[in-house]
Amino acid sequence: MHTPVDNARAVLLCRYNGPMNAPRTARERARAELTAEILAAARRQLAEEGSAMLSLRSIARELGMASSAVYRYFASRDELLTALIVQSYTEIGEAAENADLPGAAPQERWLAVWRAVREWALANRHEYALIFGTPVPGYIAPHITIEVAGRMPLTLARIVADTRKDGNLTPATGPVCPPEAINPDMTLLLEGERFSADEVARLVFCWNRLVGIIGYELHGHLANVTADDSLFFDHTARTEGAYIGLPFR
Amino acid sequence: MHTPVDNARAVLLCRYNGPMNAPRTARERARAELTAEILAAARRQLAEEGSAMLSLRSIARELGMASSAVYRYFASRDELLTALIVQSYTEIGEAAENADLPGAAPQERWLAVWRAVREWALANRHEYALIFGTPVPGYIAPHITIEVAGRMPLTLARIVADTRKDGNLTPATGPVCPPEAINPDMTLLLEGERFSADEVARLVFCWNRLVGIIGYELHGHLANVTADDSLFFDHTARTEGAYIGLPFR
DNA sequence: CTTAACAGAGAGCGGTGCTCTCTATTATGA
DNA sequence: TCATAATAGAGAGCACCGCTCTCTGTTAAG
Repeated sequence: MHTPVDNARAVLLCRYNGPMNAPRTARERARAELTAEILAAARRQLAEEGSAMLSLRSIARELGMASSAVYRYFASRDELLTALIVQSYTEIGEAAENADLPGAAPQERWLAVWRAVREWALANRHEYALIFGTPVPGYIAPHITIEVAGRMPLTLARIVADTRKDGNLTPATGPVCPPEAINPDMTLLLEGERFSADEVARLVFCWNRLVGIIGYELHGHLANVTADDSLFFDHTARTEGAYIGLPFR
Repeated sequence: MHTPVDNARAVLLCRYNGPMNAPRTARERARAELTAEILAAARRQLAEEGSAMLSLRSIARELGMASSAVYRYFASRDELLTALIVQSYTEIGEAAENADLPGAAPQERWLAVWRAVREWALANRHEYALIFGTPVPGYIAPHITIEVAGRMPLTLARIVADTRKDGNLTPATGPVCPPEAINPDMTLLLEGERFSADEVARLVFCWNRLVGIIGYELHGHLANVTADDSLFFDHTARTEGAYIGLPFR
């Protein structure tokens, strides 16, 4: 028996983790298609109007079906939002991963990933707000979102790990994070790569800066401060790269 | 003739900029009181349930009046939110200013202000989300919000300016911001104090970090990373303080 | 071929922001 | 003092929203 939850999950996994066992009956095929159509309409509404303006009823109208019928596919608005969140996390993660060129110099890799994330954010500002904005009160992020949320941060961590492996990581400057502040489990972010508490803290700062400075730009907090947002963003990337020990400058 | 806008503004100014010309007629007094009561009820609902759950109708119910009557005082839900935004910006600005002790050592001042902002945020998380979270699509921040939004950032800038005036500012390390990236108007943040483009950029980074790292903590992004949030926050404050040139360590 | 699962439609519930009209009250100026 | 104008509140109503329930027709499975 299919529940809406299962189906949404199936569509997502199918779209992002390769095809599952293909639907065999006509009904299953129609179900998968309609689920995808609903998700596509939702994504369009999200992109154009933002998550606050996204309603199941207008999606139903757009697809020419009764609003109650949509609930056969997504059990609630929250579940539809979850699907969009997973989709967005996956896309931004892929953007980061695809921008990374493991053979290149660490500075180039770092800058390329930062720029790719910003590009995605500028092209998908409502999606960006959905995943990095204020969480809706009462909304609990399902486990599946936590899994996909890590791809972008881990791409940055990988660059640092590779640089250190090549012996090109500059010794840390500035205050060192007290080890008690960091959860020891976090020192194993990547397989076979151990990070010190201070390195974890520095990585957190980098993620925080990347997310935060893009948020500042998107929300207009930089409007009267910067004269050239791209230039300022590159400077931000370089600053954080230097901070974590990449051979910038 | 009073419009709801004028009255909301009057209440705000009265509450935060000292009493205006006192209401003279009984009607004017009743109006000012009811406006304040509505605002108080709204603040309570905001604090308890978050901005998404705030509705004019439930406020009207709570105060025992018809929902349409509330519109005599606030022309729309957005306007009520604006009043709450102004209130929150003012409170966080006052928290920052009151924590600052202009006579003390710059490191102590810096840390005290950072901690005060965090304390306010932890005690008023929905208010914090309202002013630093994702802006509502379509919502245009009125000019009055922009005025009060600057108090907290300027408190930090003042510490830096004072430190430099005393000759205790450490020379900058790390990449220098290209001047073309920064709006020249921003080099005059405080009266009589000029900042270089690089200093403005560093200040922006500090504001961005303060807002961002508290957001990370409030939204649970640090949950599995940090073991001691207060300790980690202090480390954050010190790191940014050292970055901008305060004599930390 | 029977039976169970499923998909869709439609009505309905309680909620929202907001508008409009109507009435009662208050303030003001001749 | 009194007519007039401004104001406050109530209530009905509009168009939405998320979500549930029931009913009907269709598809798949045993």
